Amino acid sequence: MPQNIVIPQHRKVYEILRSHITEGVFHEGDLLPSENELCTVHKVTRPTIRKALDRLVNEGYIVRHQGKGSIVKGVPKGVGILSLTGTTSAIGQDNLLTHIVIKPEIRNWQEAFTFPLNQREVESGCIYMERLRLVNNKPVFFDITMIPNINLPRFTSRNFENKSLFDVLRKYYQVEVKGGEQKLLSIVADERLMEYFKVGPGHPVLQLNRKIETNRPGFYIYSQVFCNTAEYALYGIF
Amino acid sequence: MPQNIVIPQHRKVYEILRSHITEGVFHEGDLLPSENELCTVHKVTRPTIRKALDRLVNEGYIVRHQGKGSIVKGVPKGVGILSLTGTTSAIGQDNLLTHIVIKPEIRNWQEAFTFPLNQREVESGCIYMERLRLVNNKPVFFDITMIPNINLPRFTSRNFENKSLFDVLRKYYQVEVKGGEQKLLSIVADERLMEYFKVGPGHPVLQLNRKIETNRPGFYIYSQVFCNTAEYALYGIF
DNA sequence: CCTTTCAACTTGTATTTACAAGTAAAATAG
DNA sequence: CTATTTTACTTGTAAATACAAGTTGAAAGG
Repeated sequence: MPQNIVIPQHRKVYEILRSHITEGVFHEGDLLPSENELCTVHKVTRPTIRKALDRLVNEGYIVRHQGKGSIVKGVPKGVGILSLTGTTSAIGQDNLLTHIVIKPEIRNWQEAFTFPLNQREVESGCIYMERLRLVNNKPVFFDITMIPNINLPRFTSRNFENKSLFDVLRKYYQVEVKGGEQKLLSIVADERLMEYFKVGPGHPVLQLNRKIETNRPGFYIYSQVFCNTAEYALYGIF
Repeated sequence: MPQNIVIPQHRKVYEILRSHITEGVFHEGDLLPSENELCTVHKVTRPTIRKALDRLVNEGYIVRHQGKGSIVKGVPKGVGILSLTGTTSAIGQDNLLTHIVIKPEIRNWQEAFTFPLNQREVESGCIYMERLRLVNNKPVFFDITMIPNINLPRFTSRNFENKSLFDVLRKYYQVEVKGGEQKLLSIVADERLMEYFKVGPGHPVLQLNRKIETNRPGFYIYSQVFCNTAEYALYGIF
């Protein structure tokens, strides 16, 4: 049963321009080719090009100025998914080290943090894992991830040491993050967090409960993140 | 010198539909009139209608389904600008009360929270205001807003008791929020926050520093929000 | 009565055409 | 040389048209 998916022209153009920005063909501040130039290059008409550019604007890759052109803004840092920043300067991913506390295992669940589950999710059970993230060898994040065990063959035997969880889901299971909701609160560290973060009693910790939507209808990823923001604040764009 | 601003048709349609959703003409799950119906009602063509609907989709007011129609999703809770949710159930805006601690006044500034300012911003000075937000008569938010004093006639004399700051900026000054960046951290309440939130020492508080982009190039709004998340967590979608 | 087919909707994609409005650099007038 | 105007670009808005593709309910068939 071949998928036989037809990808619209405006999406193709979007993907090409997007990859050109993320892969460094265009740099911050560069002027994109004009809309008419893009028309001739990609053999489509202006509304089609403009639809692709509209999406790039929405996602923060470019800005447009009437009379001037489309200016590359760079690769958006967050898009809702928070990344971290130091108080001094930006931190490359190189300094981020992941330690797996509990390897992915099948568990029963009744709810996912504060989010209610539907019957299908409860019956399927979940894949549970805990990770501790170190920035410059200091523990900053502790996160718990719960994924409904639905149509994810051999998931628990995969290696997550270096790969991002979302990269694995996208590459091997065609699961893509489309959006989600999150609740943020400030708490004081309990004993477990005091141990993980190596902090004393009364230390404030940021807690995130997230329900992440995917392109699979009804398939959500749940995650709970604790963050020691004493040195590194959570950073996000929107 | 009359401003003589021409508002595009697609924007007018967007504003109308948006207000109809926010003001309860359409409810969650309702089907919007079809694109062709909207064409005849607003006397424009389909591309114009579609542009308005595109924006509503992007902002999360509606979802569209090919063959079915446009379905109202409701008023987006977050869109980057976090709103709050109770631990028990959703809270209507009715229960939100705003108390103005410091009315908008002109001040000098050198930096905006952790964000650096450019020379033009420093020279212009800022409009400074402090507000305390109460949910069910309990203080939950304390926020400081700093806006560069550039081309905002009569701003300090406006009444913000009931209106949202951003509504005023959009309606009277054509300033629209386009995005921004934020830093989140968890702190313990200082004396001022202990007093405002009526909490004891060592109480954890969520702190947000935000730099908000607008459609005016180079015009940013800076805000610092403190949130007592003991009862109400910050809630956002992405 | 149930299933299949079809017709009448819906939104999605794409082209063509036209003009408005902002920008910047070249051409022109002083 | 300088200030102004013009010109040639850029993106922004809008219409008219066409067909593709998904959904739904009514009509036709068994």
